[in-house]
Amino acid sequence: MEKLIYQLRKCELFGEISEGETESLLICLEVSKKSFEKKQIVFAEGERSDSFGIVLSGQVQVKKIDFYGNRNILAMIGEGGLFGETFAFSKQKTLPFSVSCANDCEALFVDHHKLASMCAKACPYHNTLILNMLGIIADKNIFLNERLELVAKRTTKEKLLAFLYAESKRAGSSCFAINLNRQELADYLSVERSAMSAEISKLRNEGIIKSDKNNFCLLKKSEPFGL
Amino acid sequence: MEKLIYQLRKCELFGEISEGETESLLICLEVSKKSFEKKQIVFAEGERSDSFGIVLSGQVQVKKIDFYGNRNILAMIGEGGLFGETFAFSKQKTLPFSVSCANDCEALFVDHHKLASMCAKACPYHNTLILNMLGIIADKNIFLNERLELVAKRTTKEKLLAFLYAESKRAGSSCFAINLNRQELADYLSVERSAMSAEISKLRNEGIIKSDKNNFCLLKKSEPFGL
DNA sequence: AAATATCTGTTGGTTTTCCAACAAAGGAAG
DNA sequence: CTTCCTTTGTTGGAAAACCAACAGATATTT
Repeated sequence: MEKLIYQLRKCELFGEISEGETESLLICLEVSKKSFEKKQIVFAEGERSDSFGIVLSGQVQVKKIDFYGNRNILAMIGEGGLFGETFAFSKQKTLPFSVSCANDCEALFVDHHKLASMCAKACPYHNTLILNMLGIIADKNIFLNERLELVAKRTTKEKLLAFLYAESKRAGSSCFAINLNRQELADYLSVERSAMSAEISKLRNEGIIKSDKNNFCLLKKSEPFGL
Repeated sequence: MEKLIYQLRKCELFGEISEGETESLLICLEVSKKSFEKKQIVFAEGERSDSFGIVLSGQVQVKKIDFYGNRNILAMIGEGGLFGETFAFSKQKTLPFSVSCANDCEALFVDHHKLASMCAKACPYHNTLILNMLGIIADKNIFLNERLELVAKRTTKEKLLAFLYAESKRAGSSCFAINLNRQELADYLSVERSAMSAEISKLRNEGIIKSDKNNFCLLKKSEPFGL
């Protein structure tokens, strides 16, 4: 329990709630913790789930394979992140995507009926919990907007540069490592792997980036890279 | 006021709240109503807004022009729909897109501080209002996921068919009209207009669809059209 | 009604992506 | 170390998208 509370400090859902209060909330919510191995499926597409998950360790990927066989990586969720939470508060209850583990990971599952029914009780933290959830979903909304903007770009080059620029910004440095392999990156950008590899080489030859395996450096920092 | 209450019946935000209660809420929230002409800008990109909008009549479009000059239409919001609401509950406060009118329209503006600060008061409808907002944002989240899936498709044909199929489903009929002109549709699908026009002709010649101006019919209903 | 502006479909030429195949590099397992 | 498997980069041909330009249709203005 100690460890769990510690892990949850990264989770916004329990923001503004003390550790002691969090502990009693967890009991009240009857949460359950599960461990998964790399590549294991947490939620399968089309499944109906009564609970959403919180990543405690490792990283999960939200994926969808479309009719034409193209795999799309919709999001990567790291420690403290939520997945499947949208369906706790929407009418739609079947998952339109699958969630699987990028590496060995642990997740905490919360039944959303419990979370919602808490509203009826006069629980002192309930209000904070709901507002936190609102903030999380709102932020995910913004993330999806940015994601949409990225995928809407017309060429592989534009997508790559926009992605690298965003990663650089996130890392706070012009040099950074990414945690996707080439195929995953292609699926994230919705482009073809080999063409993307070729484009990376081209950008390197043109002196726009430096790259070695999963390490990238953006040169020519003055350029806005489309952002 | 009568009319306003009537118009708001389509708005989920006031779901489960009686008309009388809605009326007092509106006063409490100090909402303001504004009218706009076709093509007029409601929110400009980069703006900081303290309020979100509810479409009372007409339709607004959420757009973004990227670095390369491509216009992307992110969403169309009809009567009863909300726009800019995400920023009421997120840390990010500047709008990453602009909102403009597809035709003459009216919108109601709600200051999100007022909505949030109501939480402090013991207002009887506040809880319902917040949960409604949660549902709306969650649904928008799902919409964005679907949108992402659409834009991630690789070819103009796939995008078109997915779009038409979704519209058909929404209309509840294999024949339906769309409220976007060709350029707008292209911007919505993130493709090039002329290529898209050509693709529409091709689909028509192949007997997959029937189309005349903004009216479309999906033939060959047995095909899943990638969905 | 005439003139003007906007929207739509069509068509070449160019660029880019997609696809399939393969070879080199790296890791994991025996 | 060797073998097997996965990942990555490269390349050439096919397909598709992009772009610009234009003409016919439709809408709007004068």
